[in-house]
Formats: sequence, structure tokens, C-alpha cells
Amino acid sequence: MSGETWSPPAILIAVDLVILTLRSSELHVLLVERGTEPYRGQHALPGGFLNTADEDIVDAALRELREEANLDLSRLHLEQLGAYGGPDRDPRGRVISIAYLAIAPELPEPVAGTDAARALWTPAADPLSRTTRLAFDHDQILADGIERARTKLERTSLATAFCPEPFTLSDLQQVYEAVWGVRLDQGNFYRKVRGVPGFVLPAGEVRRPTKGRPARLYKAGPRTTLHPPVVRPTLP
Amino acid sequence: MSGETWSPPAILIAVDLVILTLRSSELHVLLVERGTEPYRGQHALPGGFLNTADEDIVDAALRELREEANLDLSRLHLEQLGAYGGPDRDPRGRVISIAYLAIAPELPEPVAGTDAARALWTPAADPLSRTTRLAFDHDQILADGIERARTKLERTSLATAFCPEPFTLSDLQQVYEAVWGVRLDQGNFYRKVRGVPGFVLPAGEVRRPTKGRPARLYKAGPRTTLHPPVVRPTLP
DNA sequence: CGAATAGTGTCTATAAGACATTATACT
DNA sequence: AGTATAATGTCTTATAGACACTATTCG
Repeated sequence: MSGETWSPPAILIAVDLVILTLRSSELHVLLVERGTEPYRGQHALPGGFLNTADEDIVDAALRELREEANLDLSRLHLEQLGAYGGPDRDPRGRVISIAYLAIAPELPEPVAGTDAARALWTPAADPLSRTTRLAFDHDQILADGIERARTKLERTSLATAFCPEPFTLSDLQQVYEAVWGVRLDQGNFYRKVRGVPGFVLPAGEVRRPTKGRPARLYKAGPRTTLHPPVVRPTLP
Repeated sequence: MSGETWSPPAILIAVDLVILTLRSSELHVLLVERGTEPYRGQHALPGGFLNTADEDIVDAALRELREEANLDLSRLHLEQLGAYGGPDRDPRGRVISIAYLAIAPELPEPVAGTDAARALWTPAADPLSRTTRLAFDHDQILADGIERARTKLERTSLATAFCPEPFTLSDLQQVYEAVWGVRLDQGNFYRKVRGVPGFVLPAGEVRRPTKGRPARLYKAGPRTTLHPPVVRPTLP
């Protein structure tokens, strides 16, 4: 840090959110349709500008989260993805966006809130196979967010953040399958999960959809880092 | 910039660098001694403010890198750590810093450059055991940088970025041992590394320190992601 | 030769993958 | 009974860890 007396460059700080959840066993991301230029009418990640110079960045992310999505905020995972902002990112001027990854269990009423009319859940298919391009560099941010979620499933208990509590081990397995886009062997998955002490804790019992044997219920345990990790099937 | 209804919050964008390298088989980080307030005389990560509103952030990071460290820029790894900036981070006003992790092999002359007098390599011991506190939130940034390097050693070929080419497998092993702070079995390490196709490629042969059998030389291969990963010994 | 470092081989414990089997609900 | 889902068990294979052994240089 050196300079002291020159006027600061005019740079706007934005916050963008990659909000992931599971809907009917599929990974979904919350998008909004832009009502103003630029990229009017196109889909984009929810977000907005920092209100004041002394607003905390995480607070701004939480504010946007409340405005856009009606999620279970009590069990919310929120982490920063990073800063995005090439000089030509926004035609209105220099904008640097701090992107956040948010993960929460689905709620009965998925989309409602101040700006709800503009918000919609869309399948978070791999950006490559995505038909429409997102505004700004949001395709890149979304891809980074999904990749972050995928890698963190291996070594952290992030998967439980997708599940309303209490959940069954089948629920948890569906999280891994949906986020990774693979099928896992049920028996091996059970053995793995229950072999990591503190990952999940027993809760009670219930039957789910009037079909088959009732499943045991669990809640997230105190362990946040997984040893040994739940390894993703090797692709190459 | 067009005329806006509200003037943008006065926010300064800074770039800070966690520059890691290996010196005499120990992980070191480049620090500078601050010559101005605040935190005058205290150690800090090298960095500076964005020059202009249209300067690319990565360019600013590279500029600081050139100013502070005389490293092998041809084999440089540079990745973003994230944005840091609580409202009270800097007493001079609102500053949001984009932190980068830089990794490069050591050069014969380690520190020299424009602001070289202020720069010094210090052992990157775990921040907990560190005796002096860094300025601002740089202890946190440094800890995040080291942790990022540690996890990326497992699944990427990042370790080769620490080694001047060509390198021996012992050199590479020392990288893992220094960054992870563990001892690895040589035989198992050889088996592992050579079992990942494209991780390292043969180069020639040489003897290193007039002692013992000469070691084969390698250079970094095309593979950047490691399958299967080089797993860190389980701690808990 | 001995010391020192490089590299290979081998045995064992552990974890993963495939897959069969049992368990418990429902209609 | 028949079906559907949950949970456990078993066998095989791959991999990690420990460690002994051989190889090649130097003095």
C-alpha cells in the first residue's frame, strides 16, 4: 500500500450470489430476469450493489439473499467465491463483483420475496450444456460456484446443508448424486457415511412416501471436515 | 461513467499478495516492512492500490509482484484467494483488498527490485506459532493462502511450481514435506508420483551435492489435475 | 571399503467397488 | 403374497503405509 493523496478510482462494488438447492432430486440455481439495461431481459445471478461505503460485504450478500429467495435461513451455508471484474465487465463503468456461494435446503414455498416476480429456479446443468447465456460473466461465476460445491462435498459436511433436517441417508446420497452427476452404490455410501464419526447423528424414525421400509432419520453432526473424505468417482 | 442518481461509495481497491517459495527446504513467504501509517514499521503482505479505474486486477497483482520480488516469472503460479475487507479494516477509510496467492521457484538472488529494501523472506510457520502479528487482516490472508496451497498440492500439480526446472523427485518430495509439514516415505512417494501419468516427465541426469547417487531429473508434465490425488496423511 | 543419497521390491493393512442378502414397511 | 425401499454383509480389487533391499556415486 503506497498512495495517500490521490482521489480514488470510481469503482462500484457489487455482490452476486450463486444460490444452490435441491429440487426434486435435481440441482437448481436461482436466477433472475434483468429488468434494466444492460442485458435487459436476460437471465443473471441475483445480486446488487453495495449500498454504502461502510456496508459489510457479507451483510450485503445476506440482504440480497433475503430479497430474492425464501429459503431456510437457519441452515444456510454462505461462503465467498472470489472477486470478478475485468475492466470491460459492465458497459456502465468499472464494476468489481464479489461472488458468494449460498447453499440451503428447499422450503415448501421456494420463491417469494420483494423481487420474487423476477426470480426463478432453473436446473443447474453444466454450463456447457446450458442453452442460454447469462448476463455479464455470470456463466463463469456459476461454473465456479458449482465446481466449488462439488469439491467441497468431498472433504466437508457441506452436503448436509442441502437437506432439511431431519434427513435420511438416501436424502444425503441424492445430494451427492445430484451435485456430482453420478450414481453411487447405496451400500457403500452407507458404510462410508456412517464410518466418519460426527458426520451425521441419529434422530428418530419415520416412513417417507407410503412405500417401502421406513428410513432412519439423521441430523448434521458437529464434524465439518471429513476424514477420510468421501471421494468422487474418478473420471479420467 | 454516466451521471448516476447516487454517487458511488468511496471504496479503495487494493491488491495483496501471498508469495510463497521454498528456501533451504523451508516454506517462506515474502513480507514487507511498512514505511507509512497505519501499521508503520509492522510487517505486512506486499500489495498496493489499483492505479486506475480500468486497471485489470490481475495486472495490478503482477505489477506488485514485479516490484517486490525477483522471482522466476516464467514459471509462476498466480491465483486469486478472494476479497477481504470489513468496514473497519483500514483506519483511512473503506478498503477492499483482492488477495492473490503466488508461487514460484526460488532464484539465485531472492530479493531485489524497486522496493527491495523493504522486502524480506520469512519462514511461513503456521500463523498460530508466529511471533509477530501482521498489519491489517494479513494474518488471516496468509493463513488462507497457506491452506489453499496445502489443499491444492493434493489434487493439482501445484508442487512443480515450487521447483526450478529440471528438478529431482527428492526436490518435489521436499515441497510436499515443507508445505504440509510432514515427513513422507520416499519409496511410496516415488511410486505415487510416477504412477500419475503426465505429472512429471524425464529430462536427463545429474548429481546434486557431491554426495550419494546421482538423481534423475524431471520437468513438469502437461497434467495439471492429479488422478488419483496425492493424499495428505490423515491428522485426526 | 563406508557413507550418503537414489531408486526398487515386497508384504500387509485398509479402504473402495461390485453385488448379494436380509429387513420392514405398504397394498 | 408382491413390491418397494432401507440396511447389512461378503467377496474382490486397488491403494496406502511400513520397511527391507539394491544401486550408484564420492572420498
